[in-house]
Formats: sequence, C-alpha cells, structure tokens
Amino acid sequence: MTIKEVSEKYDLSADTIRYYERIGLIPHVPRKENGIRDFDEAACGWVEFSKCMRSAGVQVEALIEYVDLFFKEGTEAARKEILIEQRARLQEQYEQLKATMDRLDYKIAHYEEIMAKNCPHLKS
Amino acid sequence: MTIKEVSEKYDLSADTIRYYERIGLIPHVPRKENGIRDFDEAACGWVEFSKCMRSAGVQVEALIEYVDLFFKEGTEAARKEILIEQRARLQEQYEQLKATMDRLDYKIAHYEEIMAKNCPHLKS
DNA sequence: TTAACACTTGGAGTTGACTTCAGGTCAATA
DNA sequence: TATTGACCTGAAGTCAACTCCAAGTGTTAA
Repeated sequence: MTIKEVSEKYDLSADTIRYYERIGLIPHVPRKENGIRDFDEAACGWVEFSKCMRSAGVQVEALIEYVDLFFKEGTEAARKEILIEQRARLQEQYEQLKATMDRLDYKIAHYEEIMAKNCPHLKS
Repeated sequence: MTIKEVSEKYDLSADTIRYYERIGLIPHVPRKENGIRDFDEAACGWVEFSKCMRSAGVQVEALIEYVDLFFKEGTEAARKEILIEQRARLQEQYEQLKATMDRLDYKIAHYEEIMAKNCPHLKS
C-alpha cells in the first residue's frame, strides 16, 4: 500500500504518517527499490494503533518509548508498565470529562428553563 | 482575594490566570485603587469554571466566545448553542477514550499472560 | 518527450496554549 | 531609607504536535 492509500484508510495526512515514522512513533516502513514506502499489514497495524492512541490523547513521547521497546527482547515488563501508566492517565481524563459533561448538562438545562420563561407564547 | 490566593485555591499559575483574563477567557477582574487584582466571588467562580472546562479539553476559543456573549443581553440561545456543541465534542472524546481504554486493558492482559508463561517458577 | 503527478528527504513554519521576561509600581520591613 | 517581595503590563519565548515547503527522483499519460 502507498502512503496515500494508508492516509485515506486511516484518515491521517501523509505528512503526519511520515512525521510519525521519522520520530519513531511507528517503526520504519518497508520501501520499494526506488525508496517509496510500501506499507504491509504490520505497518498498517502500527498506523492504526498510533491513530487510536493519539486520538485518545496518549502522548507521542510514551508511544515512541513503547515502539522502541517493542523491538528489544525481554522488555515485556517495561512495555506493560507504559501501557498501565497511560491507561491511568486516560482514566483521569475520563473522570474530568465526565464531571465537565455533567456540569454542561446542568447549565444547558438552566438555559432551557430561562428560555421557556422568556417565551410566553409557548405557555399557551 | 489576591491573584496568589486564587492561584493556590484553584491550582492554576498566576500567569495563567492573568493570561486568561487578557484573552477574555475570564471577564475583567476588579482591581484595588493601586491596580492590583482583587478577586471577588464572581471572579473566583469564573476561574473555577474555566479551569474545569479547560481541564476537560474545551477549547479556549469557545470559552472566550461564551464569556463574551455572557455580558450581552438576549444571547441565551447562542450561549446554549455553544454549550451544546462543546458537550457534543466531549461526548466524542469520551467514546474515543473508552475505546482506547478497552484496547489498553486488552493489551495489558496480553502482557500478563506472556509474562506468566515466561516465569516458569511461578507455576509451582 | 515532455508534462503531470505521486512520491522522497531535510528543514522551516504554524497553531494552541501557555510561560517567561524586562522594566516598572507600590507597600512593608530591616 | 534602602531593599525585599508581590504585583503590574506588554511583548517575546517555549513546547507539543503537527503541517508545509523546496528541491529532487521516478512513473505514467498525451
């Protein structure tokens, strides 16, 4: 697969994918003889994984570290640690998100109320 | 209250609070004769609100617009729209977060398994 | 065969959200 | 009275994460 196809498949710009490879957020992508990237299933998998993690807000730094460890043997414990820490971060984000959503719901309901009062023709 | 007290109360740097005021993310804070900020309850409320919204990821831009409308009459519908849109954004973030957390759980479980296998002394 | 196009690289530029700095005022304390 | 410390302002700097650009190569279509 070309970078364009992968870009369309995962809705990430080709520049972003190249950038991810450059900084090591995804492993080196195989090339054809002429140097053009030729994504195999594994490379696609990494793109998909990084997209999922990034769009949830997992930091680039943590992903780079994970990918780096991935190619070294005997790093399972360290990789697991990274995942656990990132999972905890997302949990915190989730709590914050939930609290804020509740608050927005409350405020929105408040505006509903105000607007009902200010529209006398609605109270038939 | 001084900016320092407010900064400690809400765990936001004084610089951030001044920045928020400058860009209109919180309304103008009352001053003493000498020009020093003197936060009253309303000003504190705005700081707390902005902190809550920002830490959930609501964009600065949307909050500025909201604060701006807040001081104009007859803008209730517009304000409500902003809140609804931001609420929808958070909902999306939430879905993404949940999917990614599930995925991390799955991967973490996978590492548990691998590590159990690679530690024969644990299987008594 | 020449133009158009998709790709390559290294590096520079942009964006959003702060954060730091320089230079100044003012109140209180040694 | 001099200096310390908290505050002020406007402007410049930083950081993460892209995003765009210039200059070049290789393949396809007119």
